[in-house]
Amino acid sequence: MTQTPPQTQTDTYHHGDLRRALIDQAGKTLEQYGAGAITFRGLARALGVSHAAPGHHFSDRNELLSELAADGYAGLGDALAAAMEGQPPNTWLERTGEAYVRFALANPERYRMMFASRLMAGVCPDRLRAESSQAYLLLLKAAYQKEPEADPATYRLQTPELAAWSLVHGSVMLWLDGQLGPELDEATFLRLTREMLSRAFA
Amino acid sequence: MTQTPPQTQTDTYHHGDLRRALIDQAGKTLEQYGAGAITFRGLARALGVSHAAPGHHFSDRNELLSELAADGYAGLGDALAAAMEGQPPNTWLERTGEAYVRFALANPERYRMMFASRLMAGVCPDRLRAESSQAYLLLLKAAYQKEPEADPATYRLQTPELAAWSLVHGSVMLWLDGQLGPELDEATFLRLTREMLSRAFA
DNA sequence: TGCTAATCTTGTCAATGTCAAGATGACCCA
DNA sequence: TGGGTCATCTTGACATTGACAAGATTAGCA
Repeated sequence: MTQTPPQTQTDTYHHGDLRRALIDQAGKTLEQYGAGAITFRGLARALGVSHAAPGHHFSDRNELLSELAADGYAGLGDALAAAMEGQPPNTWLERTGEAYVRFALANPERYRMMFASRLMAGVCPDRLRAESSQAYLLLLKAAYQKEPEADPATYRLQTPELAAWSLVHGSVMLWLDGQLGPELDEATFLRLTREMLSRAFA
Repeated sequence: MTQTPPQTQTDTYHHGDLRRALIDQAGKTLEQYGAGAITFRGLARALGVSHAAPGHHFSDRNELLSELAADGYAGLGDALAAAMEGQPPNTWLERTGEAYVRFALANPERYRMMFASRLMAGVCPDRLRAESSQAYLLLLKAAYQKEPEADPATYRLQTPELAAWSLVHGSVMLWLDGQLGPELDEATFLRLTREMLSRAFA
């Protein structure tokens, strides 16, 4: 797409790439004020466009949130892939586990949204499904220390990868929700998670 | 509380126990249509009272949701206690783990709300804090196969109970969010969870 | 019986998502 | 170069919601 060059946003009737700008602005709002603070009208105000403009790029508020979630899965996938890149396979599980937790702690609201959006959007949008499957494949790769042979749609879930995923996802969610108490600092939490993973797969 | 006897709800100016009725109705709406469908005005319509009546019993929508969450923790606590009642301590972890998962699967939206409400309500209401601490104590009891000695506020989280809690919470959340794929049925999921717990604490 | 406080109603307001109809201008083709 | 077409955006409107204020109703108690 040949777009207009970067410019101040309000000096033209056409915005340039409003869809992208909406997603970016929503991302900022997400981490700063939480998902509940994301509104079509608020985003429109922040970008200097009319209140109904967002509705032309997302059929629904949920569609915008799904896009944020899909971006989250993409970022998580990148982090997981980077953690394994060029490293010996027998360290993949440990490395991806840590990368997973670090991603969640660095993007708490985003992470929460990734796991809240499936049911919010009654039917899961294609891109969200694709990005999350991609990230899931990387988890399988780390758990089995090789490229998964079957495609994720037909893959049958087994105990080991469910345990690994449950451990990191569960501990992260408990942490994000404040269930582990305010006195547990981030460094200690990371250490505990490492210990859990290494003990469970010793 | 001496209340008026059961009666049709709209035949008196005073409802009798509107607060209780609101919580009950919200609970039904919760499991049937999800948390997003709970509105003050909707509940008021369902109970035949004016649209502002709920506002006199809950300062806030979040206060009502917190009450639902607190009820959830109370129910979970009962289920966990019942699972250990009269059983040998070396089976507590396994029994409470299964009871925990069964509770979550039987009350999916309630369970989700229990873990979503802490951050929603900026400051955690007293009753919610109390009920969740109570349930947490039972988890500690099961993990250590004896009554916890310290009070939960000063208790220092250790790897074993974090692992146990993370395993069940994580797998349950993944299941509830549909992340484990539509072809994984409930019975298989329960079996996998049992396997995970027994392997992790063999 | 009458007072007081809890409980509920009516009326209102601002904010939001969503839709419809019209304005604007980017792009393409003759 | 000029005109048409269609995506993009604006304006206007509507129903729904949470929240608040002021007044009506009634329970409970002195």
